[in-house]
Amino acid sequence: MQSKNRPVGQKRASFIEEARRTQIIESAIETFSDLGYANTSLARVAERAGISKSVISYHFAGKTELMEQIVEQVYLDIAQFVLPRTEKETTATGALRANIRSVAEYMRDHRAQLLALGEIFNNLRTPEGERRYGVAFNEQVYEGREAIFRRGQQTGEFRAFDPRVMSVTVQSAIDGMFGYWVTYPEHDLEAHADELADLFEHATRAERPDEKANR
Amino acid sequence: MQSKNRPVGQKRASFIEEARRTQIIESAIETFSDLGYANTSLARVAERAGISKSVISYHFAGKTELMEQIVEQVYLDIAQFVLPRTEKETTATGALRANIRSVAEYMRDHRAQLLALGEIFNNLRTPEGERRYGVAFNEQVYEGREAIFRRGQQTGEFRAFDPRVMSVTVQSAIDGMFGYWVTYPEHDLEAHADELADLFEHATRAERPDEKANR
Amino acid sequence: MQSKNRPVGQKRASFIEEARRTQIIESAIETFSDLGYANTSLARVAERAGISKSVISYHFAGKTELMEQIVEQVYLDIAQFVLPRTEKETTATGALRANIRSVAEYMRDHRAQLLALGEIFNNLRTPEGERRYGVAFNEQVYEGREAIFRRGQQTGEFRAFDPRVMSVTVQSAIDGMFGYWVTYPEHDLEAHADELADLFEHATRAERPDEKANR
Amino acid sequence: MQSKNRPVGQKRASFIEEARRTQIIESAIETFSDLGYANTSLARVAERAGISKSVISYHFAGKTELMEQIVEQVYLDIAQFVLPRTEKETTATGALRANIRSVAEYMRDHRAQLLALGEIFNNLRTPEGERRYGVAFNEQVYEGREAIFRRGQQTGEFRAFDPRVMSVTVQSAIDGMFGYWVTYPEHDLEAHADELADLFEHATRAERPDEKANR
DNA sequence: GATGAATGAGCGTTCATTCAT
DNA sequence: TATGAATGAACGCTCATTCAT
Repeated sequence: MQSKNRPVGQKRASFIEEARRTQIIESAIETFSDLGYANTSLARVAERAGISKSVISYHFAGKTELMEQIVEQVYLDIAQFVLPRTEKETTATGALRANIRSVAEYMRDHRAQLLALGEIFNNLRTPEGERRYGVAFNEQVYEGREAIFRRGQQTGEFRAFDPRVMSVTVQSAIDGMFGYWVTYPEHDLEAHADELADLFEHATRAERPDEKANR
Repeated sequence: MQSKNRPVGQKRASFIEEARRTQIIESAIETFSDLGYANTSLARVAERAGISKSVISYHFAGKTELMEQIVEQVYLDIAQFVLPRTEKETTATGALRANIRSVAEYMRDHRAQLLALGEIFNNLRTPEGERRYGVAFNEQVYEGREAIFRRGQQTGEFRAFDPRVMSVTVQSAIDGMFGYWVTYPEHDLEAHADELADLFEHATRAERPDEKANR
Repeated sequence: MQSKNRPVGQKRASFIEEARRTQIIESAIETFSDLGYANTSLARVAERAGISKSVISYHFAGKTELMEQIVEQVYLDIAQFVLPRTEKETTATGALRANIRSVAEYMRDHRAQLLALGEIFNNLRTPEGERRYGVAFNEQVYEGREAIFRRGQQTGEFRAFDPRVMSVTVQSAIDGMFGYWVTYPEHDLEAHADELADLFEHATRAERPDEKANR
Repeated sequence: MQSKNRPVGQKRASFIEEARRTQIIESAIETFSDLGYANTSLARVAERAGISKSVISYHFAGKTELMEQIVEQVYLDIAQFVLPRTEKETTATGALRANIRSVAEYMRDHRAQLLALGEIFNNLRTPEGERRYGVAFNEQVYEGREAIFRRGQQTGEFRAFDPRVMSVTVQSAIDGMFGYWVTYPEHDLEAHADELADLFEHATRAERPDEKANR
């Protein structure tokens, strides 16, 4: 098994090894996406990849490692897409809007990856029975978005609100947008994202003094 | 087998029959909630109920019917709790706030039920592989909430926005609140619900004329 | 699974349950005896019993429990046969001779049982890798025989020797007799047992005073 | 593959070839000794040797040949150690004592080898299901020891007894000593060997005329 | 000489379901 | 009304071996 404990100083995984792992991961993503977590077996993944199922065992320590690799890979991929687009914005409002829109843009071309991620996210558990991933795994994402909110509150761009609740809500709204689009593929993802951006712009922006006074 | 297509004229399910079904459903809810979808087998449910597992097969046509009964029952229960609290509000804003708060209140005392519902919702598939429930199953809920939004928009209470997106987002925000609270049980659910109500109040309310003009 | 955690007060295992367990154990004994430890799979045992292999899983918690049951059952059976025949002897020499001869007699009619016992004894390991049974499991047998030797030494019937070494050696000699007979089935088991009895009689009996003096 | 049927005139196995085979055999011995027959796979042996598992397949025709090589090598090693020490004795009693003691001495420094030997001895089977080694494989050892006994009986040093039974019993006693020491490593191996020598000296020596008469 | 890659066979186990009682 | 007994299918995984490089 090349995937772990590779001796120090040894050449990195061979080309063929990397290609197989990639191929298997892609087949697994499709399988999770199409059949769902409970119906995804190594046999089905192998079938889709056109290989013997023991090939999977050869390249991955087990089903768990395969799933963890999927999560890791998809997560990195999303971050690489979304972060630059978010960070180049100067205003907090702009950053939030860019964040939502770029995630939506990513979704459009990575439906299967995000579906697979969700299946694993929602279902994979440790041997002890606790969720392997879970809301807690989003902590990093929450904190990143919280930073935007705090910044906006300090600059006076945003009203007073609980940044954590807002952050959790934005994430939920994005997840909900994805789920809705998956169910209704003809749904206009871009328009939905814009609506969400408007929604959170209104939800976060500073209130006019006289408004505040009237509350 | 007795659960469906009961011949016309036959007495309704006996007391003992109903008691057994209830007991099994409750054990199943606990099991789904504790162990997750993939680790919930009829054997485990039976073990928790302290009965033989073929008793389950006797009272339910199969695992699928058991899960469908859970969904139906929990759904009804939520609706019975939430709808009256929502409908007694007169303003759209009030209705939305009451909606969010009452769901949160329900959550607090029905953690296991909602967890089990989520497990089944996210994972149960038809024999053909499509999701048995899914976003589409929420259609009723969406429409109910959309009605509130449209009313608010007609009365001028709300600004112009896409009622469907807003409805999906409210639902997502509520689901996200639940997931967050499940992960962090010490999290203040009531405060979160109030924050959400504020959030959507800001997100929906009509803009002042001069604001609109400035955009 | 009836085999464990039977609720208190519940009727003991049903007749059919006991019959199945017995049948499976017997098939397993034959399989271990014929094919050896490494070639004995639940599939092979089931095949020999003419049942589906999942029946074994139904009646036993696992392969390990099946093997432990074999050991327990065969052990009890031997003890029930040998102990009475040994204990009715009055002299230590007589007890030793009766012990050896009765074991040999038992062997003759329980070849497969003892072979299976040996396979499991020599190979079964705990999940941590240590032998499940081993020499230490013979402790009881050793102690029983040591008691005979000590008694003989106190009465002056036996010479001075290390009772533990003698006990271990008697057991080894019996095991060796069995192994030899298994390999050469025409070998005269009874004569071998008598030779062993003579051997240990000479090896244990008290030396005459002048012999001792001359050493 | 190189190990057998090397074409005539070809140089003997290269140094590196021999070194690899030796390394693999040693790792295999450790693995059999530590993990037991059933848990010893080529993968585990390779892991311990720090080599790829197909290296084993390259140097040995298969797992079976590897095991046979272990048996052959350990057997030769024991014989080289024990035989000279036994043969230099002039009396039959002395030879027996030397035999037992030298085996015990060998054990002390070759625990793993003897354990591995035992694992293979007890478990390796032909494709037809018969034991590959077994009591019959000891024939040579038995005959060697029988020669000692017959000699002693001819010189009048030993009493009348069945030399084959005595030979089998001596071997069993030695095996038993090893097994006991493996379980209780603090057990005094040398003292045990001396006790055994005494035991068999008493068991074999000629009886005094009056003793015989009294029986 | 050496090995990474692949494979089919078989393993023990869990599963939802059926059926006779 | 209840359940013990049974089962075939499928599961994730390990195995010794083969083969191209």
